[in-house]
Order: sequence, then structure tokens, then C-alpha cells
Amino acid sequence: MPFSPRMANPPARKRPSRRTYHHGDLRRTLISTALALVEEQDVSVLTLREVARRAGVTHSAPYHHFPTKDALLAAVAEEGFRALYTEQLQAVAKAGSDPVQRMTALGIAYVRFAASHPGHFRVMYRSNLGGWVDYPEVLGAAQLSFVLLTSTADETIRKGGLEGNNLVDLTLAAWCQVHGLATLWLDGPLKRLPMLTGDDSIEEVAARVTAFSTSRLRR
Amino acid sequence: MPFSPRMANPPARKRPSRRTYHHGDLRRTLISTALALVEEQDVSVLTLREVARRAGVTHSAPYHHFPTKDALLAAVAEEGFRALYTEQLQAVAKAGSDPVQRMTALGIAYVRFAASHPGHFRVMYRSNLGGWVDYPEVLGAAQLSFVLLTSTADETIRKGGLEGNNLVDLTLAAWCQVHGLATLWLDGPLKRLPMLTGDDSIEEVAARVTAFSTSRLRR
DNA sequence: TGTACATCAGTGAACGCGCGTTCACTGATGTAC
DNA sequence: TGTACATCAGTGAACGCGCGTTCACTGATGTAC
Repeated sequence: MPFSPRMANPPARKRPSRRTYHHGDLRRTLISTALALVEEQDVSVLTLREVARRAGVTHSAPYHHFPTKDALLAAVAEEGFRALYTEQLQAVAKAGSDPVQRMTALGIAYVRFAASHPGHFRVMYRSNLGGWVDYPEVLGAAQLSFVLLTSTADETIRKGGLEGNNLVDLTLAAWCQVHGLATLWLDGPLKRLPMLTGDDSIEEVAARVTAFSTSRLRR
Repeated sequence: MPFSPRMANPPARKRPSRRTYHHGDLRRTLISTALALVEEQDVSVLTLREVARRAGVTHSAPYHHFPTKDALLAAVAEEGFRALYTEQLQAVAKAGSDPVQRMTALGIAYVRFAASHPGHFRVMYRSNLGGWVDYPEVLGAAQLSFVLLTSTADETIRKGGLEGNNLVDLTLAAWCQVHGLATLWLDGPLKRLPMLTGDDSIEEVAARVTAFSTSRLRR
């Protein structure tokens, strides 16, 4: 059996797209498999060969879809940043008119994303020396959420009669808070901290922790 | 020249200790070299062989001081956690009687540590699947700072007449805030964020960001 | 509708590389008498 | 103080391994006529 592509269950389509020649959609499968790997372990242990192995193809097959291993990771990161925006933050930003409430909700949604997409989150923020400078599409996707956060913070200050507060400071304070929580929760010592065992869902914790930052603004 | 240990400048001592047989203090050198490597790049690119190379010894020499690569990293982490406590947090905790001020100062000191010991910080909090469970001495060192933070938070609540506030929430909120700032600053997108270019030192940023959390408590 | 051809997306062998770790060794150092 | 011996802390060769990437190849798929 020198050649055995996975055509046992070809996807049902009316007009086959360019991507479905043999495997069905190997590009998609590679991204999903990489995500699964990163969720289990960590970005540092991800290898292209293991991804290919789990996807059921030869280790050279991925090179027909991604020029390098880094390109695959960049695709994961871009998908993550887009999901953060479209699945979580965008909906929050449109709900309700109170900007302070929206700031809190944005923070909680950020943590919710990290908890529900640990693989994406790890890849998005893995410390890879130069950030994603070589992948403008990743930077663009990340920008979406950042712009939304900044504009909500701006609205919070203006509509809340809080002109004395610095926009950068509020933006940073909010981001740092929830990013720290997500980081400590996903990969840090918070997982096995006795005081958080069991009962508390990460979302409840996020709500209470976020309250400390925004309660001042609420007056 | 089949054998050339680094005895050109043997350390000046009256009673040579056990560590100074050949190299002088290879154990210490290995830790420092590992730190330098991690500061330059990232934990994921650190290799024992490169550490040995830079330390000027064969790649098998480290095994006389650390049983595995992980043991070296654990030594770095333990040193880091001890430094965080003894060099930064301990002094802050003893200065001044106002617990709210001390909470803020603890946060700033945490960020200052991260900025001045980026290598230590990265190793301490690298996401290594199981934390430092296999290295109780690391956990013990980390505990020092955590206990200090918790007790300061407790004092803040009691002396500040803030009995309505949850101790866990305040502790977490403070930690998440500064940890997020440190993380985003060291390895994240904050480094090249336009709004933070140049003027702001990380310590000033930390002071302003921390203010958002504690200002409520100050009344 | 059938056929010839081009292109796509796989295969599998091979490349060079650097890693962590082990091992027998030996010169340097410390110690007992 | 000198000497014999034990131990320490290096060396350098070797182990097996898995990695990212390349390459010539070929079967599967799409398309022009």
C-alpha cells in the first residue's frame, strides 16, 4: 500500500474547492491538529512532524500548505486573534450602552477566550523574540481587538466624566489585569492554588478580579 | 593542549571551598550563563550544550553539577524566586505602615524585578506543563513572596476598614495586574506599542497602572 | 461525453544538524598518616 | 613536612534520537477541446 490518502470519507460538496484534492482539507486539519497539540502540552514541544503524524500524512505533506513551521504557527495565531475578536469581544462591544459595564465585560470575555481556546492563546502570546513582525496578517488580526479596547476605554472616560484619567493607563490597566489572570491560570501557578480549588470557574474569578479595577470608575 | 581548565584567575580565598577544585565555581557560572542566554532569547532555545559552550567547558561537564537540564533550570528558578523576595518584596514590606501604600509598592517592585531580571522571570514562569512540582525547593522559594502578598492584602483589608472585600480577590487582582504588565512588557506586544515608546519607564507605567486597582481602597 | 494533458497534493527516502545523556578516562585537588 | 592514596571535576568520544527541510516521484484531480 504505497499510497493511501484519506479519501474514505470525502467531504460532501457540490462544487469541490481547490483545497479538497486529496485529503479533503489538509490545511484546516493541520491547524486543528497543531491546536490540539498545543492545548495538551505547550508551544515549545510542537513539531511539524508530530502534527503531520497526527493528521495521518507524511511529514513532508504540510509543506504543500505552509512554507515553514513558523508559517503554520502564524496561521494558528491569526485564527486565534480573529476568533478573540469575532467570537467574544465584538458581541460584548455591541451590547449595552454603559461603557463601564462594557469594559468589565470585555475583560471577562478575554479571560473566557483564553480558557476556551488555550491553544490559540498560547500560540498568540508565545514569547518568540520578535513578536509576529514577519507576519503582518497576524498583527492586523491582533489590532482588531486592541482598537476595540482602546475605543471602549476612550468612551468610558468621556461618557463617565472621568477626563482626569489617562486613556493609555486605563487601557493598559484593563489589559494587564485580564492578561495576567489568563496567563497565571493557563500556564502558571494559579491552577493548583489551594484557594481556587473546585468551586470557582475562571469566569467568576475574572468577574470579581475585574471589579477591583472598574469599581473606581463606577463611582 | 588536551586539558585546559580555567585556572588563570583562581578566586582569592583563604580556605578554598569544595566548589573551587578546577573551574573555580562552575555551578555558579552555569547558572549565570543560562541566565544570559535566556535574557537574550527565550527559555525554549536554551540548551545545555550551548550553556557549556559559553561557559568554556565540555558539554558533559555540567553533569557534575546538575543531573539534568531541568535541574539547572530549576536552580535558576529558585534563585529567581529568592531574589524576588529578598531583593525586592521584603524591603517593601518593611517600609511604611500604610498597608495600601505597601500593596502598591509590592506591585511596582514585582514589575521592577521582572524588568531587571528578565531571565529569571522567564524561567520562573515558563509554561512547563507541570509547574515546578518536581522541585520542592522552587515551590518553597515561590511561596515566600506569595505569603507576603497575601498577608499584606489581609492587613490592607483589616486596617483599611474594608472587611467587605474578599482577601482572595484582592490578592489575585493585585498579582494579575502586575504579572500581566510584566508579561506583556517582557515577551508581549507592549514592547513595540506606539503609545509607550521612549519616555515611559516600565516602573512609571507600573505605578500608574497599579493606581487603578488600589485607588478604590484608598478612599 | 470522452480523451489528452496539466497541475495539484500526496509519498518516502535522504540531507545535515544539534540535542541530552552516558561512559571510561585522567589530571587536579584534598587528606590521612 | 612529605608521601600515598582517595576523590573530585574535568575531557572527549560515542549513543540514539528526532527535528526541519528538500527532492524526485506519482497517483488523483481538474480542464480544454
